[in-house]
Amino acid sequence: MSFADLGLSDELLSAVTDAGYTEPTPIQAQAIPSVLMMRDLIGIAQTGTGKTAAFVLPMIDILAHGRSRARMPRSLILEPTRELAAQVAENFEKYGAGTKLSMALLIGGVSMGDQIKALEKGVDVLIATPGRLMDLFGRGNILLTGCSMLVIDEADRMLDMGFIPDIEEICTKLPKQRQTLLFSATMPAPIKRLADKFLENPKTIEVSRPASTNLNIKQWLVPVSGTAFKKRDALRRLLGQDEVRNAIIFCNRKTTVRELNKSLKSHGFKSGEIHGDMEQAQRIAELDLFKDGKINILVASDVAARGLDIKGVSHVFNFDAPWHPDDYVHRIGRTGRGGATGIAFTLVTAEDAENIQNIEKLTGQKIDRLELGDTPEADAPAAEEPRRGRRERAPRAEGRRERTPRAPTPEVTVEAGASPQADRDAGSEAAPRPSERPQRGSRIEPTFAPPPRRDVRRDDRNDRRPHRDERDDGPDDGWNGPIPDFLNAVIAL
DNA sequence: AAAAAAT
Repeated sequence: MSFADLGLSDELLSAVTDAGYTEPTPIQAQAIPSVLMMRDLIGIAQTGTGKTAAFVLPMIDILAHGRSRARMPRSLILEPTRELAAQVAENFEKYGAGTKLSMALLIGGVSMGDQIKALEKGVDVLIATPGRLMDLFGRGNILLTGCSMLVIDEADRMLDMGFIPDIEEICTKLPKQRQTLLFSATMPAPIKRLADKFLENPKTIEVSRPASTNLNIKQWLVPVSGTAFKKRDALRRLLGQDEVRNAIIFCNRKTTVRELNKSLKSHGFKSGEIHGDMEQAQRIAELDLFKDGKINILVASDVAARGLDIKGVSHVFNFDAPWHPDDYVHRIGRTGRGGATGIAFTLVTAEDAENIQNIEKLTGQKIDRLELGDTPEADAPAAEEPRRGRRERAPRAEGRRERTPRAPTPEVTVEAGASPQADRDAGSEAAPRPSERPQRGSRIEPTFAPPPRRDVRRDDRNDRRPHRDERDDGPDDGWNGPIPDFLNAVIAL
C-alpha cells in the first residue's frame, strides 16, 4: 500500500513525498479514500497514528479542486486545545503549500485583530478552538453557511472539557448538506450520541483498540513514598540515567508543575514548563525550546498530554499518577512516536493504588514495578535524616549519578506502595530516631513538626506552622502540633 | 480531586 493508491492528486502526492512519507499509516490508508468520496467518517484512533494527515490531505484535495467562495470559509476543523489547533495549522501549511488555499487559525490567548483581518480577506479553512470560534461568531465576524466540511477532532477530549454544547451549537450554524468527520480515541455514550445526531451514514474506522497502549513504550511503575521531597529525589535519580535524552514530566496540578520545574532547575537540569495558566506566547516559546533541544526536560500539565507531536521524546515521566486512566495512555503516548521506542516511568504512592488498578484494567496489561532501592549515601545523605539540617543539605554530587533500572524481581506483584521496600522507605523517613523521641512526661518538643526555621521566630513556632509553600521539602505528615505519647508508637510504623 | 477553553 502506498500513498499513490489512495486517490490523492499528483500535486499532493509530491508534497507528501517531499515531506518524507512513503507509506500511509493504517488510519490514513482507510480514511483518505472515504473522505475523498465525501463520506462522513468516524475515526477511532489515538494521536500519533497519523490521524491529522488522514483528514488534512484529502481536505486539501477536495478544497483545492472545488470552487472557492470569496470570503466564505468552506471547511472548519475543531480542536480542543490551542496547541493542537496550531499543530494542525502547521500541517495544513506544509501540505497545502502548493495550493492557493488560505487558512485562519482561530484560538484564544492571541489578539483577535489578525484573525478578524484574515476572516475579512476570506479564507478557505478555519482551524479553531471552540471558545474563540464562538466568540468571533457572536461578534458577527464569521459566517459558517458555506462550510461544507467539518472535522471534530479529539471528540472525547472535547467532552472531558465540556465543549459538547458548544460543538452542538456550532454544528447547527453549518449547512445541513456537508461532510462531517469525527475523530476520537474512545467512544463514550455522549460522543456516540453526538455522532448519531450530526453525522450521516458514517463509515467507522478503528485503527487500534481504544485505550491500548503503544507496544513500543516500555512502562515502569516506581513506588515512592508520597512526599514531594521523596518524589523529586526519585525523579532526579531516574532522570540521571544515561538513556534519558529528553523527557516530558507530567504533574496533576499546575502548582506542582511550577514547583517541580523550579526544583529541577535548581538542581542543574535544563528544564522548562507548560501549563494553562501561562501566556500563550510563553507556552509556545517553551515548547519550541524543547523541540529545538535547548532544554531537554519539559514539565507539563495535562495541557500537553494529548496529541502533541514532538519528535524524538525518549522518556515520559508521570510525577503524579494521573487520576483518569485515559490520561495515562495519552501522556505516555508522547514518547514512542512514529515507531520509535520510548520509556515511561510513573511514580506511584500508596494513594495511587486505585488509579493504577484502573490504568492496568484499561490497558489490559500489568505494568512492571521498579524498586529504586535506598538512596545512595553520597547522593543524598541529608535525605536519610529528614528532620535535621534540611536546609544545610550538601549540594548534589557533581555529575549526576547514573543508575540503570534494576530489573524487577519476577514475584513482585504487590500493590504500589505496599511493598516491603516501600514500607522500609516510609519507615526510615517517618520514624524519629530514638534519641529524638520525646521523653514521657516532658514537655514535648514536637519531633514531627518542622524544626525551627531561621526565618521563623521561636515564639511563633508552636502556633504557626510555615505555610506549605514556604516549607522546604519536608515530608507532609499533616501533623500540626505536639505529638501525644500514645501516638509515638503508631508513628514509628 | 485537575486541567482545559473566551476575556
